[in-house]
Amino acid sequence: MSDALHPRPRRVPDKPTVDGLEATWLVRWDENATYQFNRAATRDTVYSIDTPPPTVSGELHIGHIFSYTHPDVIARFWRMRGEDVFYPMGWDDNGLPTERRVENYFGVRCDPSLPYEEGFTAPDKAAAQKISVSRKNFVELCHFLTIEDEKIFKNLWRHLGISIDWSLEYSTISKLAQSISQRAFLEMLERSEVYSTVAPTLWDIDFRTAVSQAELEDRERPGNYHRVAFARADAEGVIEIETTRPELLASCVALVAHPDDERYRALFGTNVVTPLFGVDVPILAHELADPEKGSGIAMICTFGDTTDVVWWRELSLPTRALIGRDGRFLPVDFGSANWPSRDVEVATKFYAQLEGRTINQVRATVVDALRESGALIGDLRPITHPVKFYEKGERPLEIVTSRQWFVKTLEHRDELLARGDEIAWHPSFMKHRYRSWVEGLNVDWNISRQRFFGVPFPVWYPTDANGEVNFDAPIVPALSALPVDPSSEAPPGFDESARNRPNGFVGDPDVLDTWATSSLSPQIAGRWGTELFDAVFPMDLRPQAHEIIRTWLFSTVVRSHFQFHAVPFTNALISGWVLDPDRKKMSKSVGNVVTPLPLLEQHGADALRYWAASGRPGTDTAIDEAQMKIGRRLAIKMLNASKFVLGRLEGSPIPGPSEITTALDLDLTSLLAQLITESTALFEQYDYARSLERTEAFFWSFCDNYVELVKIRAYGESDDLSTRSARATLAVALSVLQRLLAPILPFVTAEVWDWWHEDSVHVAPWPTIDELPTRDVPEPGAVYGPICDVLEAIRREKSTQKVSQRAAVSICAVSAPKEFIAAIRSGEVDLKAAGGVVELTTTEAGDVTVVVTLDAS
RNA sequence: GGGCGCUUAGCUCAGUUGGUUAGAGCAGCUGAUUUACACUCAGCAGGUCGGGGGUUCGAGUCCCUCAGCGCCCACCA
Repeated sequence: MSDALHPRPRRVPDKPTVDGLEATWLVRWDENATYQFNRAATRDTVYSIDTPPPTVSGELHIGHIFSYTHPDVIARFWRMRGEDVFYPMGWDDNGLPTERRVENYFGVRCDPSLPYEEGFTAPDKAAAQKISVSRKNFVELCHFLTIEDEKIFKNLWRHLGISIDWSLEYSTISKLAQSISQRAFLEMLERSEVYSTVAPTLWDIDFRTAVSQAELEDRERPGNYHRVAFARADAEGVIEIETTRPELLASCVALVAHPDDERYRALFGTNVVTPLFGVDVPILAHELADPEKGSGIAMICTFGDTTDVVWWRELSLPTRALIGRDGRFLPVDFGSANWPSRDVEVATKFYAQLEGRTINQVRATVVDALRESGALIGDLRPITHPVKFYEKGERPLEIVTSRQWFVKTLEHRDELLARGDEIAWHPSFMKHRYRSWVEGLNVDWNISRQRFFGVPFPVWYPTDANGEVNFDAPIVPALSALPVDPSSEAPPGFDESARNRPNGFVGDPDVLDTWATSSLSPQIAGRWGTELFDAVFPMDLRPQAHEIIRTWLFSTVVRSHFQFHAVPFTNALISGWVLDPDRKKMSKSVGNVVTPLPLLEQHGADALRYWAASGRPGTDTAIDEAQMKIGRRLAIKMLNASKFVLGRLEGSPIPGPSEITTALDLDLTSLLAQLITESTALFEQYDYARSLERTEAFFWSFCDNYVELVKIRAYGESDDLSTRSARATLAVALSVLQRLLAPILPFVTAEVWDWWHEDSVHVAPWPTIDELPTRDVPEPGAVYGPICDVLEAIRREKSTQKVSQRAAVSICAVSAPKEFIAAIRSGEVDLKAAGGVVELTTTEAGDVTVVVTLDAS
């Protein structure tokens, strides 16, 4: 223990309080740049964290406190271990959530066909009817609102004492992020890891954009089985199918049954005729047809669900698209080769009632017509079945054919699975979620979104003399020109006047999926292309919630695998959910979302962090104000205990560890060594919760037992050896405990450490056993334990007799084994002082018995 | 349909490779009282460890099985 580590106590307040600590320390940390990353650091000394950039368009909720405390605790640990901790903060502000928030907040909607309006200001209050604005105006509003939202989020993070280096702040819509996102895309294009194609795609008809498999969500919805009869084309009789989507009848391209299904085997290769529309379709065989479902033979439409897409692809069926990008029914030409109706006039006339209508409207009309025609057999059979939704959407997804960019994830599935094994998962079982997701991938990752507030695809396409677009030969910008916006900038070699003209170009109108940019968070935070990146990549830690394993975590692995042939991070720390006090998942629709600021105000940051840190990795944790109160109590206890101990150390230099000579004191330091070793190992394993539990228990025992035992002795003359031993022990124990708790309770530990040190506890060295007297102790606690046992017996007797704990004990008679007696004899002075014992007698015996005789007077 | 996790005191949770009478905090109850702390201190009480079966000298801990809760994944006509 050096003098530098434990200088003389100073400025210990008379009445310490946790109130006001946050305001004080937030300012001091800023002034002293306590958490500043060392830009000169190299990879071998860096501990880097790939902080999750939260979606700022959402509400702040208690989950933010919970899940951001965990990596901060880890960051603080490694910083004290002497690592150069790279702990940036990003905001995920691009994408649909922001657009939706802007639409609702300002009462606007984006219409890309409108011209830009200079000096446009949004109305103060959102009108009932949304105002249409140009794309540029819309994007400006998005920028404006995200900046405001980010201030609110930043305030919470700061208030919580998250030890971020704010000079490393980034946002996913920034020029920097756009450049990196576009560069990464272009490099993938160069390596043929992405491709664009026209394909059936999951489509949200409200947001009018494609979505990816990762953004899908099943929701149980009521539906009906409709039994529909198809007349056989060249024979008598009908084939009955069951469908939940009769509105798609006009898009039917085949019926399908299992190849082994005896009922239909003879029919394979023959045709049936669709009711109402009179189109001949074949009966085909495919393994995916389930004989158990419905009538065992299904109607294939283009497209009712993803199984239809599989059948369509594998059976090489034609495409008869019905549903448009807005969810309304498209025009259809029943006379055409693609739609050969036996009775064009009837089909066309009927379809006229459907064109331009919504799905629900068409369903009602078709069902009525089927019933009238006799093709609808029996009653509808109500069912509840899972329907695919966009996770942020309100109506079921449709499948719409459109041109999209895809990342080739499927053909690299095995490599991606192997990358998952390279990551250390905390807790380890979370790896299963990654594995089952990757194993279940069935389409490539669609990264195009037909939206506005995002990173544009940095490509243009040439047009030929007829104005036809050649999508196979995209024109790309120079990397030095990034970021580019192809919708407002011309490609190299062209003038803006050639836009949308024959022998000219068109800009790609789409933006990248928001995950296609946030999956580059290590590159963005680490400023890919600069020396900084080499110092921080691959990241040491990816902290995140489990529900985004399939999105953020997976997509980051994909990007890193393709770009660097490496994992993007070596550890994944997965946090659980915060549940409401009744252990229900919090959700906006249930209305049980808890906002963090009132709790933060009421209990204090350290208290909320204590609650958060008691939630183990991956474990869902209920909001528990009682737990927050305990955290606050611990912080207050730390203030008072520090004040008391430092009070005992005032007046003369603090003795060093070599002066710890008393048996009890040496034993306490042995226990302390055990605590340090254990706590350090736990932190290294990301088990901050268990470390907290052990340290907390030790701290309370230290206060209630050890400090009580030695408080008299520590008062002695400063040249007395046993006094010096007690003071040295108190000092080293307090120092260690303050530091072990610093990652969890940064405010109160900063305060108490400051009472006797020049530098911040948060850059102080993590405690090691080298600070303690060097001893090899077979059984730590061999002295402290027995002494506490006897002390407890004395306290019990006083409690039973309902007298003050200060009451005197005339005789304390202990009979116990030899070692036990030796232990308490070695601490006799302290035991007598703490217990008010006049006389201690000891007898050797097999069992431990303590007889306490209170002083009758 | 496949997979993962959880089930221990009224509540929230520990219980590390199986080892003596199962732990903590909170709540409850009984007390103490003013030289660190009432946001205190001491003490007491409270559990057949979800059910059943098995392995073992010994099971909260390992195996099988069942049940409940939660979650992830799945081609759900």
